[in-house]
Amino acid sequence: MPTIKDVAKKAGVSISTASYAMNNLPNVHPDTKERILLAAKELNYYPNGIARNLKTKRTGNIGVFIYGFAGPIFSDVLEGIRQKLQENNFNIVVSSGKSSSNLLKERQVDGAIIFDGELSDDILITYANYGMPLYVLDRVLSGSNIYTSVIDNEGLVYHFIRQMVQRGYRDFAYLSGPSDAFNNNHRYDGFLQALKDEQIETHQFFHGDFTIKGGYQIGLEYLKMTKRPRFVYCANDESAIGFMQALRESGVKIPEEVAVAGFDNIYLGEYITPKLTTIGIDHIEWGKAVAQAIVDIVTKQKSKDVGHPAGSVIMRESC
Amino acid sequence: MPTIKDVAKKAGVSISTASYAMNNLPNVHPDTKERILLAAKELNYYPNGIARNLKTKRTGNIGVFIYGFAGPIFSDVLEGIRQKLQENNFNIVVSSGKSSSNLLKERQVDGAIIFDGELSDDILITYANYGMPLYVLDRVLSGSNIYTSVIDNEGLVYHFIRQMVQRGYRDFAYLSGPSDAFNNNHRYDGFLQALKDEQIETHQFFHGDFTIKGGYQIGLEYLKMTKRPRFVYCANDESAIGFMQALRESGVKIPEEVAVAGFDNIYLGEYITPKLTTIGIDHIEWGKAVAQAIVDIVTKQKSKDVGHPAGSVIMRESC
DNA sequence: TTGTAAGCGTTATCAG
DNA sequence: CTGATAACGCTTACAA
Repeated sequence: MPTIKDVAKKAGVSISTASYAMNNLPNVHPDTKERILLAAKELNYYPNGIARNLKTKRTGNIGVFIYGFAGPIFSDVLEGIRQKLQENNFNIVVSSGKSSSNLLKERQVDGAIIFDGELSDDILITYANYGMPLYVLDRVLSGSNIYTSVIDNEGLVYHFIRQMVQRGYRDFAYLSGPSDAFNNNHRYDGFLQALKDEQIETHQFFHGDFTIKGGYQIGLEYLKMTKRPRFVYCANDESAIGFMQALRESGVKIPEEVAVAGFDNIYLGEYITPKLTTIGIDHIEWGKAVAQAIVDIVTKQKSKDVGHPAGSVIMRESC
Repeated sequence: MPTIKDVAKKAGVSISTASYAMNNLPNVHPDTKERILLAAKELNYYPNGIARNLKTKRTGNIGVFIYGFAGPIFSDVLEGIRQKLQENNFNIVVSSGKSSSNLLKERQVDGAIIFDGELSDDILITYANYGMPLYVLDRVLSGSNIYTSVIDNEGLVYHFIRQMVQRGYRDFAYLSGPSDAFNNNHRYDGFLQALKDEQIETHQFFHGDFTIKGGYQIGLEYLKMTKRPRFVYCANDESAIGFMQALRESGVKIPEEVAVAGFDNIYLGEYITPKLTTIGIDHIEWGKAVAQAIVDIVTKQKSKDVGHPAGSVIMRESC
């Protein structure tokens, strides 16, 4: 594999001149520059990134560290990030599990976007302190070099539930996610606040786990109840889909007998019957905004606040 | 950010001894080793990967280059790859678009798994020639350092269609994907061969594009036909789902009036009505096998052939 | 405009 | 068992 040394030799110049030419520095004579570029092309030369990175202390990589590859929600965020990083000539490096912390510790990235609860606050704070800018999307965390943008779970659910009360629903249940999940807890807060502000004093509570299977189990429980709530708000779409599946199998009519809604606007929601009403985030735009922000931090040390990503209610058939 | 120099100084040893100790080389005295490790811990030292990579000419990263992040099929393959790489102490680095070729050219990976038609044969062959082992999953390509594992599209579809003929279907249509797509063409070959071997001489053909929307359009066309085929085999699940949606909206009964099947076993297929019969690949195992193979190539220069990934018919309700 | 040489943070060779 | 020192491939003062 050719190195800059080979190019320099072939063009009959020193290594530094070759370097200047290939980095388009203005100080090199057009003729020599041409000779060097030609030699590089003939040798099919491409600079060794590792060596360049060591010298410049920049990698041109932005890490995107996610919890796993299975989740359907991330793909659009990733796509938005990819587009924006590409526009800015940064590489996107998506990783998960132990690799994520390795890449961080080994400084193989110039900054990272975090969407992975498995990466502890501690490790994030440590490396941010060493000068690695981090954008955290799955929790609120502060410290030098740490930036946060999270979904406005509370506000979005709050407004949605109040809207549903306006429509006449008063008998609600909340189908929760894991009790230690950031998103779940804030959605529940919004739910509670809405009921409170509407002077609705009671509601039922189901303890779910964010999965379709979990939602299905709760659907079965629901079917056994004598006093069934009229509106079941689910902490995410997957729970809602599992829940609805159980009801559908027993012939319970949605939304005539029970109204259901979720959160996330996953792909699936549009293809089940009845189509799921949900709250959706503009994931592509969110990804783009966060990517642009971290690029600005890396290149200009200037951060602009991303704030909450835009979200809206997607009214379909389930309520 | 501390370097090995700081550790050495703090422990009162030379840089090389510090390096030996931290790499667990057997030649260093237990006491000094302990002192060094302690100093490293106190300084919160972690080796700079870039520098190590430059010296050792190994990065410990395996690239996984995919076409985009939106596709639902890849996630399980990625998860399988992730698990296996982690077991072997390699980092997974997923990328897409321009970043992929950058990471390859800059030698930021020790090898790569390719699932991205946008990466041309040319560039793959060039870097494989420079010693970068590549596992290609989306086409058949040969050359030194290039390995291939593709779905047995032809065989799987062939057997499925013959099975359907045994069930009594004789009037088939093929709803295709893009005519330049590797998977589509091989699936069509299998389809044709099955009809031929069953002495069925005619079939209809719809020109689709692998998307739900495209399938839906063809569903509309289908509804206008006077002589409707009894079995529509779709080149992938998304087409099948779009196709079925159009029929459902017009009240056409599946499978009573038309039987439908697809390929890929996407998540969605299990949640639509009727549930989609399809052909599925064991993506997790495929990912694991390919990851293990490329690790073996990188570490032992020894390649074991992965062959085709396992696939099977998933009989559900649509035929 | 070009070349010399130092240095990025490691590992590895060799001598002590 | 430990320490100088060269080297990996590049960028960048500084000198010529």
